[in-house]
Amino acid sequence: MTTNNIIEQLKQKGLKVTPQRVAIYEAVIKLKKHPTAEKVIEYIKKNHPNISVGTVYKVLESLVENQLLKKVKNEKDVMRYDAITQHHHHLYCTDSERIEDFEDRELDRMIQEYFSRKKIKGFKVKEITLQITGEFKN
Amino acid sequence: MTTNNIIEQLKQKGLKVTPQRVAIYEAVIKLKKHPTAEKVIEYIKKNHPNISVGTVYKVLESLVENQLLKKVKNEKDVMRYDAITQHHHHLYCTDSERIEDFEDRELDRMIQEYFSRKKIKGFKVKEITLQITGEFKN
DNA sequence: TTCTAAATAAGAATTATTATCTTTAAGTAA
DNA sequence: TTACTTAAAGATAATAATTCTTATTTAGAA
Repeated sequence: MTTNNIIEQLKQKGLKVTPQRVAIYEAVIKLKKHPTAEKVIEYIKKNHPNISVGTVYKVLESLVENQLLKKVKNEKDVMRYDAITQHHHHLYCTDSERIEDFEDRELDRMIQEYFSRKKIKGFKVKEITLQITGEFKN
Repeated sequence: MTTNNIIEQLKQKGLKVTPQRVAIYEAVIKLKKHPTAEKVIEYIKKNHPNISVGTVYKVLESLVENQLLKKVKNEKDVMRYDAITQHHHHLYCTDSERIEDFEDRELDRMIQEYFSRKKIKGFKVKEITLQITGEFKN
């Protein structure tokens, strides 16, 4: 995603385009691997040495609210952020903090088909994400 | 689950049977709805007014290590705990902090079958849990 | 160019959780 | 039953992540 693209997206959401917002959004996209707020701060400080920690948290939060980012979390660590692209699942490593994306349209179709056939009583499903835990082989 | 049952389980895991451990384990089971450490403390204080916060955290942690409890977390709140029964998924409410269990053996079988057929490259799957987000219809 | 609301910076405050250190008590064996 | 050993509990300090507050700055509209 280009910087112009990022600016365009912020505008579309009615967010003021500030250098901080652009940098933070760009950082999450560039860093991939679901960075924590801390990783984002570390990365951004290179070009924006004076950026405030609170700003990073606030901007991340507002990008999530505006559906430009998503939060990801497993049971053992702090909040992480993920750029919204296509719907995907997450592979969590049992032995480390590693998290990877996993996309599988066929799987999605199968699950979607399953739940359109078999409703959950008293619950309206909006989204299903698989938390796949296991081990990365080397 | 009876108190004797709880005591038996602690013994089986080689954990000393203390009133605090029994109370904490019992609380998570009784409270259902995936209580936070705070909820557990609140509940336990009724019968154990002098229990220490650190103890609750420590005991919860050791019950998780000994696979008597599981941690559950979604993207918007603090750690929650869940008694281990059968394998199950979670229904997360988009509008509140509510989390419910969801069991479906047929679904599990279907997913298991899918992944035994279609491997994930470089990853050995151990467990798959669905994070189903949506709305509870009162 | 000026104006105004919204955003940022700085740092204090809060919250959840963990660590430390002393005291207590569970389980074992005499 | 009693005494012993060691793990567990209690109290509280420390830490880490995140949120809040207030003054200052700036993006975008007029």
